[in-house]
Amino acid sequence: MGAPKQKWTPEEEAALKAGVIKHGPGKWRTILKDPQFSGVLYLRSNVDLKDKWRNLSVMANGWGSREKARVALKRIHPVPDHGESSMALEAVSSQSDDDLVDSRPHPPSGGSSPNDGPKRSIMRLDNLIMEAINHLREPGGSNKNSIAAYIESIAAAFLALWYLYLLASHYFLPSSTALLSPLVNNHQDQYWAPANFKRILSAKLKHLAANGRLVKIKRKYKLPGTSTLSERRGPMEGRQGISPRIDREEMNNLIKSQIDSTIASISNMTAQEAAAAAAQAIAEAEAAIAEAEEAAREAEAAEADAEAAQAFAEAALKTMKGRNTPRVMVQT
DNA sequence: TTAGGGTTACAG
DNA sequence: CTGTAACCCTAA
Repeated sequence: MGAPKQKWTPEEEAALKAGVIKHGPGKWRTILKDPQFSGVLYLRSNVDLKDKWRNLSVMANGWGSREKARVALKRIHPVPDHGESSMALEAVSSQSDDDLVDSRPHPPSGGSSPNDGPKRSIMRLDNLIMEAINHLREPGGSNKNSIAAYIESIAAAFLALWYLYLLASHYFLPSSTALLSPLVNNHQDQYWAPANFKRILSAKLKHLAANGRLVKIKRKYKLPGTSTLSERRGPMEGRQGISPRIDREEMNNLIKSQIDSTIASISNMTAQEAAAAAAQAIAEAEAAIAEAEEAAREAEAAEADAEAAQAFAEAALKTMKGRNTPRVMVQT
């Protein structure tokens, strides 16, 4: 009777990963106490979790160190390295014919994107603004705060979704989770700090009004062809119905539950399923990021970051248009 | 409690 | 025998 090594089951591993995703690496005790995971990990100690995580990380390091680091660092750090869209999922592509992969054709950064020229970047926030005004449909137009609230809601949602994408991709790169989650958080805070955003928005609105793309009446903005608007609708409709004003807290809860349920579903995916989902997610995030980077490159210093975030939101918007509800099945 | 170095069990 | 995964020890 020595000490029978107790090998980690896939379930335990999944729970650990999910726990790290939810609480962050290093919060071993917290993960262990979380009722969501305690059922699976009840016979592991916090030290066990730590060690296992270390093993996983080591494994990930040896696995695809080159493409891993790139995905992780690419954003935020506009390194003068723009490899074309080299994605890190070869290991997966062999068998990703499941229902999980959307059938939507999707040009990540391949040839079909005509690279609409510099003008493109100046359009991004504009489009969001148009979208906002159009969606709000307030008689007499919408004021800046309404527009800001709408855009911020959308942006927060998409940032969250982007985050989810990262989670999915991390599933295979545990060691980069520690690196990324703070990045994403900082990203969010930094770019979407209300003050900064309001400033940008004001400038844009002013510019649009001057251009005649918007009509300013009193303190409200409306679209020129106000009477016959096309039947466009907000992207998030049908699943939550984002109200024009949604307070921070509510939004956070929404995001949080979204994350929770997504974690739950991810936890129960098989490797192949998760891989397929991750591949898709990465491709989409890649597309969004690529656009954001392109924008950032041409934007100027002060506005660059905010512009990039705007670009991201817009790109994400576009990307997500085709896919309504993010497939998220809740289960315990 | 955690991070990190070290040790033991086990598979190939 | 060698590498890896689980487990142990200890400073902070």
